[in-house]
Amino acid sequence: MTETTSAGPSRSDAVRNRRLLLDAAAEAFAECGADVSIGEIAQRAGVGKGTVFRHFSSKEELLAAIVLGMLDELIETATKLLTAGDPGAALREFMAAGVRSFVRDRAFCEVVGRPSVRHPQVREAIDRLCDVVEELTARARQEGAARPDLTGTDVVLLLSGIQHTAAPLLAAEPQAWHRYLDLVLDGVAASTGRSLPYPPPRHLSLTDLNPGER
Amino acid sequence: MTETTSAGPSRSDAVRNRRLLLDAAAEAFAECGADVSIGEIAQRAGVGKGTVFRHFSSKEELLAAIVLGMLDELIETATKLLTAGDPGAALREFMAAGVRSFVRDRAFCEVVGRPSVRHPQVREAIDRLCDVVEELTARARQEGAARPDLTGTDVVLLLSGIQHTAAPLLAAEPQAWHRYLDLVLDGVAASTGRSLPYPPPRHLSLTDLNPGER
DNA sequence: ACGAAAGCGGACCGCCCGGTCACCTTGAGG
DNA sequence: CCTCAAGGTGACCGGGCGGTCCGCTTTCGT
Repeated sequence: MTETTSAGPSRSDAVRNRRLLLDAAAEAFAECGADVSIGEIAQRAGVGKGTVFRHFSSKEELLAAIVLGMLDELIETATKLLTAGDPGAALREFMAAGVRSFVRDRAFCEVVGRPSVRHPQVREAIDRLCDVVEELTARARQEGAARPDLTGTDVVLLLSGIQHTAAPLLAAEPQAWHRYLDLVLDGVAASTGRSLPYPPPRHLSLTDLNPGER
Repeated sequence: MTETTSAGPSRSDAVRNRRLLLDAAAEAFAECGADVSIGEIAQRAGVGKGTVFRHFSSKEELLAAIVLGMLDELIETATKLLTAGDPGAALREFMAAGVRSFVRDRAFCEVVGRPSVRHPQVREAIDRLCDVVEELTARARQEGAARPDLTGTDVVLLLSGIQHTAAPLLAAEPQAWHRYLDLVLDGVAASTGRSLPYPPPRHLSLTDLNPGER
């Protein structure tokens, strides 16, 4: 979607190093979070520090490239689940995949869960994710598998929350997030008459603009 | 509990500066998180950087002093609620107070939600909190106001999760956490027959020791 | 084979951090 | 009022960071 044959370096060693760099950065960011140093990433990739900045103008760009990839994967997962037979099961399956993504990657949590995301492409990707998840949620709502006032943005936000709930247990119980996903899913499907206060905006990226907007 | 008249400096300017320092640090940590610099804190307190280290041997100690205070407040809140008439309402009220604490203080979130808390006194305080919340939860369970497999540690972990769920909305909708607290409370009270997988340990501090322990 | 352009790398820069220290100020007991 | 220890301070240190730059190496079209 972003590029097919146009962008990227042409020399063979450059494309190889770019691949090495992206892989090493993905691994390092996932393990250590967004604060991992460029030096560490370069070392893991087996290249010099200068090479990192030849391929990516700043650390921010490198991080964005990787986070965008993960967001695209999540969007694709959600899109595929739109055509599933059982909307409630589809929503549950998406949320499990989403939490798994958060649990696997510390930097992903930090970027997506950040109050105001800097990089415009990342913001746009999060909005697209919220859109497709809104469809997923709407189908579940219609079937009564999700409470009537639940939005797609709610669901995306909850993914981050579930991961953070289980985070202190991650080292000892890597699968503990299932426990809190199940608990939240009971809240998501709750059929109490009460409706939730403070409805969130449709898109996360609008949250720090004029709140009166639609 | 920790000290009455024994510790602390004796000279009047020293006790005044200590107070100034604690207040400034609490404010700065709350606003900026645990990564705020010592220089910033000293500036807010109107003292020199050296003074900070005269009163607290390291940044870690200063942070721990403040976090300990907040944990003690939460423990006291929970203890008082133990004698309330309605156990279900008491648990809900505690969770609202807990999430409010997390929302108000960035550094508190970071320390309590950290996978392995360094400072032994903080670990011990978190354990005490889990203990008293376990009692609170047990009373709610007995009344059917909480699902039978919910533990006190679960409740404490959920506080952090709820705050992180609402975090991206915090700037635009400071009260948005109520929405997710209500949703989670529906999950907490859910009366589905299914029980949650992966029961957590009683104490968070045991999570990175031998998991076979009791 | 060759030369130029693209790519590589690590020394280097400026910045900011937590923490230290030697020197100066201040306050309380006599 | 005087003394002196307790307390205050900011220059300073070592270290790590993101980012730059220029001399060297590699690739590739011709």
